[in-house]
Amino acid sequence: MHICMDWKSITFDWNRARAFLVTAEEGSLAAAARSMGMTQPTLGRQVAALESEIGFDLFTRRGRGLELTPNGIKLLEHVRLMGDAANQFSLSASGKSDVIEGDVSITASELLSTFMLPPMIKALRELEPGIEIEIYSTNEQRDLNRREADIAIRSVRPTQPELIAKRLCSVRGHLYAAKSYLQQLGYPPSIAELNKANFIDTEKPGRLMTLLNSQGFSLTRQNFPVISNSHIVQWELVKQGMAITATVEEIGDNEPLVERVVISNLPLITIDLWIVTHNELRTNPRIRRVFDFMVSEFAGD
Amino acid sequence: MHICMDWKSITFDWNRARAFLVTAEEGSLAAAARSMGMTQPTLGRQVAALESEIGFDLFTRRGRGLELTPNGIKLLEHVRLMGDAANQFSLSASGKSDVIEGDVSITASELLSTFMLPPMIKALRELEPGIEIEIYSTNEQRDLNRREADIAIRSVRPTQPELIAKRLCSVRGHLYAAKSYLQQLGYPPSIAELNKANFIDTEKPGRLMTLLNSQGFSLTRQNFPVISNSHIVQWELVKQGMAITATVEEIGDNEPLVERVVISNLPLITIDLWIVTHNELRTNPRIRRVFDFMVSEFAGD
DNA sequence: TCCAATCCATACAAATATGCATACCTGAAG
DNA sequence: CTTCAGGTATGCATATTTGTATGGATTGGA
Repeated sequence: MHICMDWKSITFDWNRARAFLVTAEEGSLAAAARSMGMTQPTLGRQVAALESEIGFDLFTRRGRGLELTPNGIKLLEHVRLMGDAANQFSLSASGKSDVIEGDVSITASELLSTFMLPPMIKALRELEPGIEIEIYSTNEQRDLNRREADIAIRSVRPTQPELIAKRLCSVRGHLYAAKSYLQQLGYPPSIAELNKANFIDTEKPGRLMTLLNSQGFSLTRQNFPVISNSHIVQWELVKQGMAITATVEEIGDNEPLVERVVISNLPLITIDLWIVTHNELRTNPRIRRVFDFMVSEFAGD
Repeated sequence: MHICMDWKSITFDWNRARAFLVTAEEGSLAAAARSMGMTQPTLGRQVAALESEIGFDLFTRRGRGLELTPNGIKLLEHVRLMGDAANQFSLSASGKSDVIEGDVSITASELLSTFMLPPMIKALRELEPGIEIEIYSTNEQRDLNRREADIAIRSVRPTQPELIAKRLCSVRGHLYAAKSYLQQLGYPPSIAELNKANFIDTEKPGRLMTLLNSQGFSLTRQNFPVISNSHIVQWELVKQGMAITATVEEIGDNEPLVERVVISNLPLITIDLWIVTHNELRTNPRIRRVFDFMVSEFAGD
């Protein structure tokens, strides 16, 4: 501790540094403004004020967006560190609040978000009306460290040590097809008939092809005439008898238009579901409440 | 890089975190306000707003000052990291400015500040009227990492790798006393007579006593009846014939009221002077200008 | 016990920052 | 060449923040 501590270097406007950080990361003032819930002129003036304060430009103004100057690139490293610390501050702070009201955001795959979460959230809201839930439905893995969500439900156990994960349950997956499509193929279809069928995955040489071929199929890219990044779209296509796909029992068995394509006594695949949250959120009562509730709901399956 | 980056945890008001940091470090809103050049109500409201935002108290209000809550202590770690990053940002930023106008702050010991810097600064200002100089006269070592000064002149080489140091010159130190006092002791005084004289240092069992005893003196605490933390005060006492002290030739030889107390042909002590600045400031043109000027001035001695 | 010093909270005026509407610029596509 | 989409800069009314002045509270010492 200093006798007379001097704060010359940190008495600049930290919000201007924040504006610089987000603008640099987002690539334009307008995009930064959108993602922060502010307006473009505000951010523009904050960045301009910072540039004026430090005496040189951080961006070169171009018709389309901004471009970092070499100096801006150097300084960006430092505001990134500020941002990381701010992030940790925010995470830690919300873990120490003892109110059980407020937002909790959950991210899960499209299928989980669409078919499994809604009834659970409904039950939770009846128990805890003070907790508001935000569902990020996405097949991308969101970054809990950046607090893009408070809770994630994933099919892989995260490796980062700052995240805590709990295994929810195992779900069994099978091949499903519309009844109409099965009758078209031959009922029940033989492996030879299935090898001529259409399948759906997110990519052409996808994981489903590899999996099925390891189970005795001999599929090629020709068997995947339609792909979609959205599992919901995939499922709609399956329901309409356009193709076959793999999905979990909880979804496939509850859809009267489709039925299992049985190729063996065993499930095609078994997936472990994990619920994940940030270490710092462990002590946040409302996130804890949602976390524990989700664990108990899935355990009931 | 994320597809859709989310800034939920970063969009809080960073200036409130800054207010929290400085208030916690300084111990009170009033002290924090003083050291930041703001007012106490402003900081009080910023801290209160932050507490309201995160939902719990950071400080317990007490009659005299504030006291961190346990939660506040935890969160302080994170805002400290923000502050460190802000500090680095600021240092790096001023290193990249290419204007040669503005403030440069120099810290040096009281004696150097008083007797050696003024003529040098005068010469510098004539060459570079755009550069304004701020002299921190203190015997404490200021923290260049926190930018309590841009340039320091010290008698020890700093060890931190992020600082750059250059040896200015060696200065020779001798014992000096007022002529009147020497006549009182006996002229020239013998070692036995000097052993009964009064000396001045900053502490009672100080370094000067150790040094002189290693050179044949036999002094005790009784020989240091007056101490002062200020070398200026010490020097005034010496000039008025109250005691003997050690100082450098440049000061002692230029003062007609005093003369050297010669105890050997060699100087009593030889001190290396170093000029130090922060790595990041190496490329700041105006600080560079002052740095180089000081080097050349001292080399002329 | 009283006083002085120090600090925090609040009312109100002034200064500052923000948002909205809009003009302007640039690059890509028809 | 024109249009259009996406972005940046600016004027102006409004909101918010800040500083000043002041009152209230607590501590430490005469």
